[in-house]
Amino acid sequence: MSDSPLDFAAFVHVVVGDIPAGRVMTYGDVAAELGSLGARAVGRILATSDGSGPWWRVIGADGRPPAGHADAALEHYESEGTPLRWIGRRGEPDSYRVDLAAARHRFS
DNA sequence: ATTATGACGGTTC
DNA sequence: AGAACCGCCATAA
Repeated sequence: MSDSPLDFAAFVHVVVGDIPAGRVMTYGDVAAELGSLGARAVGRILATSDGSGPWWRVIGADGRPPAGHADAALEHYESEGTPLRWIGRRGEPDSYRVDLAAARHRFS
């Protein structure tokens, strides 16, 4: 299952699982934690993942939820009280964004 | 080894 | 503001 020191996929899941409820991180941020710039790679891993982890806490750098999953993600955000910023009517596609300025999580 | 792909990111037009 | 373009990186074929 692995031939690297630390599986990229496994590492991604670890970092994602480390994000507190009500907070989020961008794909780029997660990649940065892995010491890489492969934001796309991170997204790819989550996409192929079984969806068991808190995938909704990883969003785009512009505050958009995972492509094609805005609906499912929204339920989690409201459940966790994640700061949202509405840009349109509720129920419409791409009607909200996560308030990155307030919800972005950072490790130290 | 080479090519294509994707829950991305940033710049440029 | 929206669309196009290029760069980055880990997989899959």
